[in-house]
Amino acid sequence: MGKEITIYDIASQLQLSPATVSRALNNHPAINEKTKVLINAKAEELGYRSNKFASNLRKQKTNTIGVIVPRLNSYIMSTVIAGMEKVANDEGFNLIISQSLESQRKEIANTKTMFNSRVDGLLVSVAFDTDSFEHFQPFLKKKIPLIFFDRIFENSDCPNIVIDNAKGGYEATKHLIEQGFKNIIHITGNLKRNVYSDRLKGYQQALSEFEIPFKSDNVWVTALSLEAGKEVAHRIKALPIKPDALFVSSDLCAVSCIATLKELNITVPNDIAVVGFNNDPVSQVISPKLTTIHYPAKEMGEMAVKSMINHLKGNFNLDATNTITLRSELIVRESSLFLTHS
Amino acid sequence: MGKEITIYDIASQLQLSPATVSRALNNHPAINEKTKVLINAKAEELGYRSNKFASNLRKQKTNTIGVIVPRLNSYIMSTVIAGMEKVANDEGFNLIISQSLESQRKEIANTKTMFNSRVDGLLVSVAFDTDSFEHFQPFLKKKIPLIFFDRIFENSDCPNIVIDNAKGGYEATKHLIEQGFKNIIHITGNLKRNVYSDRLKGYQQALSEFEIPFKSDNVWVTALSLEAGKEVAHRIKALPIKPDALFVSSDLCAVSCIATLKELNITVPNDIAVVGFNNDPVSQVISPKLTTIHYPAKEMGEMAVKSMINHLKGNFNLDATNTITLRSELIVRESSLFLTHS
DNA sequence: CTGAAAGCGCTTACAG
DNA sequence: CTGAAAGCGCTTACAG
Repeated sequence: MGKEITIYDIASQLQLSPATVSRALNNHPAINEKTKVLINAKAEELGYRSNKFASNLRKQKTNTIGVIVPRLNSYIMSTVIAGMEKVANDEGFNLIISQSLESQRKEIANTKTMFNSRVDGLLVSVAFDTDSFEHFQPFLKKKIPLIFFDRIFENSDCPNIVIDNAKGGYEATKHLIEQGFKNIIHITGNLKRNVYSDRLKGYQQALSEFEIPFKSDNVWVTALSLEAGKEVAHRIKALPIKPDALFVSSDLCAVSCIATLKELNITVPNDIAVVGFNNDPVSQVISPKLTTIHYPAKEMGEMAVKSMINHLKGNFNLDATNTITLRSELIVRESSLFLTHS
Repeated sequence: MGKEITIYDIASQLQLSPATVSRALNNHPAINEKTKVLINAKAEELGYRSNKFASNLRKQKTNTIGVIVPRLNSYIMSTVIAGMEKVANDEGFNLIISQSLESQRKEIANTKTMFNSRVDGLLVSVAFDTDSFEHFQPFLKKKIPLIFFDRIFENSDCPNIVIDNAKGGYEATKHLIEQGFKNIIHITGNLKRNVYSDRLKGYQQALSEFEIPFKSDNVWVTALSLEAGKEVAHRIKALPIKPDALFVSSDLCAVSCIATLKELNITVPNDIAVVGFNNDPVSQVISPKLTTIHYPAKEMGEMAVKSMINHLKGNFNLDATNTITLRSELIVRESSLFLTHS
C-alpha cells in the first residue's frame, strides 16, 4: 500500500539486474523474449507502475505537449481539445492546456509557463490581438517544436494546421449570390487573424467573380460574440438601405443576430439571408436552421497532436510540410434560401 | 542554448552549496535574506528554470491533478474546465484531463491512466452508466484524494461539489405551475445520476406542494442530446393529450426540442411552455428565449481545484466538509411565460 | 545560517 | 543477451 514497487524490487525477486528489467519493460530488442515475459509477468504481479519523473529526468524529455488557445469554452476550441486529448492519451503524452482569453499579455504569460514546464512541443492558436512573435522565440532557440493551428501566426516559418478559410469564405458568399442575394454584409473578427482575413478574401473573390462591387463599408469587424450579434442586428435595423444577406464568421454570433433581428421584425431568410461559420450545434437548433461552413474541429485537434508526436518521435520532419489544410464544407440549411423575397 | 542551467551552476558561480541555492529558491526561512536576493538575481541572470522532474522525483509528489469528465465539448464541462485551468495555472499545478465519453468502460481506463500518472489528486464527474465504485478504490487505498463534482458518486464518502439540483428542479417546476401550467412533462437523463434524480425530486416536490398528482409517465429519460430533443418533440406531437409545459434538464436538448416543435406547428410558449437547465449561451439566442436554471460552471471548476489544492497543501481537511453546494438560480425568460393560452 | 552527502527511480554507454 | 556504474537535478535529515 504505502510502498511503491520499483524496478529494483522486480530485479531482486527475479535475480536480474535493474538494467535488464528497465530494458525489458521498454521492450528493448536486445532482451531475450523469455526474460521479457518473465519480467512483465512479475511487474504485473507486483502492481508495478513506472515512475515518469525518474524516467523523464533521466531521458531529459517530458512527454508533455503544451496547448495555448484563446478560450477553452467555445464550441470549436473545446472540440479541438477533445480531439487532442484523445490522441495524446492514446500515445501516452500529457497535455498542458492554458487559455489566453484573447489577450496577448496573457498569452505571453502562458508561453512562459509552458517554457518553464519544459513542454516537448507547443501547440498554439493565437489571441485576437497578438502581433508579436517574440514570446515564441525561446522555443525556436531551444529547438522546441512549435505548431500553430486554426489561428496561425503568419510568416512564422512554423508548421500550420488550418482549414482553407478563403475557400470557406468564397463558398459561403458564392452560395448567397447564387441564391440571388447581392448586397451581402460580412460580419467578421479581428482582421489580424488569418481565419478572418482569409475568409474576407474569399468573400471578395466571390463578389468579384460575379461582378458585384466590393464595398469596405460592408465588412463589419466585431468580437463575433453573442453581444456582437445583437449589436449587428440593431445596426442593420437602423440602416436606411438594408442588406439582403449576412455572412457571419461565427455561428453563435450569427444565431444571436438572427434572434435579435426577429425581435426587430426582420425575418430570416425572407428579409435577410444568413450564413454562419463552424457548424456549431447551435446552428441546428434554431429556426430557421443556419446555413454554415462545417469546421473539422475534432480532426484538427487530432491532427495537431499526431503531427507533434510524429515530429518528436522523429517519424517525419515537420518543417517539410509547412501547412496542413483540413477539409471544410458548406452545409446548406434554411437560413440562406431564397423564398419570397420582398 | 543547448545547455540547461542547474542549481549547481548558480552555486559554483556564487561560491555557495547547491543545498543553499535550493533552499533560497524555495524561499526557505532559514536562509539569509541577502543570500536569497543574491541567488535569485543570479538565477534570473542565467535564465535558470527549475526542473520539475527532479524535484517531483525527490519529493515524491507530482503537482498534478487528474480530471475525468463525461465529455470535454459540452458548454457546462468546457466552462468547468476553463475555471479549473485558471486556478491550477495560478497555483502552479498541472491538470491531466480525460473524457469518459459517457461510458463506464472508458472511465475505468481513464482512472488507470490517472493512477499510473501518479496524480496527486483526482477530480471526477462520472459517466451516465457508472454504477461501480471499484475503479476508484486504488486511489482511496493509496490515500490519493478523490473529489466528485457535478455528477457525483453517491454514498462514496468522498467530498462532493455540486449545486442543489433538487432546488433547481423545484424552482423550475414551481415557476411553471405558478404560470398556470399543470400538465408538465419532465425530460431528463439517466436517473442513476444525482443531477437528474435530484432534479426529479424537486419536480415531484413542487407538484406535490401544489397538489398536482405525479405521474411517472410524465418523466421521460433520454440522452438529453440534440437528437433527443427532436425525438421528444415528435413524441409530443403524437400524444393525444398534450402537456402544457416541459421541464428539460439540458438547454441544448430543450432548444432542439423547441425548434422541432415549431416545425410541427406547436409553438412555445403559446402551446407548450419550456424551462431548460444550465444557462447555456444557446438559451439566449433562440426565440423565444429560454427560461433556465443558471449553473455556476466556472465557479464549480475553480472551487474543485481550489479545494483539492488546499487539501494537498494540508490547509484544510476535505473529509470534514463532505459536500460543497454552489448557488444556482432560476432565470425567467419568454419560453415559460403564460401568454394567450389556448 | 550554511554545507556534505545520500537518495528519489530510472536509462544508457560501455563492457563482456 | 545481461550487468555494473554513473548520472539526470533536485531536496532534506543531519551536522555544525
